[in-house]
Amino acid sequence: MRSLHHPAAGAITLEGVLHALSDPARLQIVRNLDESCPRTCGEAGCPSLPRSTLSHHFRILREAGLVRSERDGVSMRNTLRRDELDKRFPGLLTAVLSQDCGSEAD
Amino acid sequence: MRSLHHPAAGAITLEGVLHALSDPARLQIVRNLDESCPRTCGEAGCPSLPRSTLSHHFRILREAGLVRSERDGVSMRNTLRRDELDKRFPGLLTAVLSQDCGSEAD
DNA sequence: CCCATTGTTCAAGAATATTGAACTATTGAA
DNA sequence: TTCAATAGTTCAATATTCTTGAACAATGGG
Repeated sequence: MRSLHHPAAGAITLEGVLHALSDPARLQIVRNLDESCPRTCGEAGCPSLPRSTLSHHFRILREAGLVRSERDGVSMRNTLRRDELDKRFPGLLTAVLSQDCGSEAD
Repeated sequence: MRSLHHPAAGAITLEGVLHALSDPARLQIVRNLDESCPRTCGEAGCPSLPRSTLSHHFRILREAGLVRSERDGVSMRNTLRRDELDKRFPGLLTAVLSQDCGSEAD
């Protein structure tokens, strides 16, 4: 396995972050990581998704700079790059994650 | 031309908004609409894009609930649905649009 | 009515997403 | 060390979405 790619904080793009967060599964993963990191991919909170799909989603999150993945024995330890993201895009992650993602109301 | 579809404020989804904003051209369009609405598609601020591509991007923005498009003579008047979005997702649009979208720094 | 202007729709190729199957890395046991 | 189990990744095939030239539709002026 070649080492997984993590962009430097300064190389994280707004479009990349928004795209990473624009998928329901990935948004769920980020929400879960935000309240109880670190997690393995299996504990991501998407039990119905195949492993290959989950791996794909984690790659998007990783390459967008949202998540850092480190090997921990047989599994991976995934953590939200909260501090770096807050510094790069102040208030963005908080604004997104604080939204009520449930059903619409009005 | 069948009438263009605009979702009700309550039907706007977070994923849809984030996806709409995750494209550089669309983010640019929204930034421009935010500081000087209304605009025609031609005045969107993406002079290098073909008309069909622009039309596609405006459709994404429209169906995500970000933009309202109304015919005004021979052209369209596009406006940001600021108030509705701020009510549906408080602080979200401000957080996204206030980010420095230029080159990275650290 | 004819035509210029502004967008939309269509269609074909390009790019990205989904997922089963095969493969890799690590750990523990025999 | 060798074998097996576990956790993810990579590959390959299909499906969905994106891009854009060309054709079409709607409006307004002469």
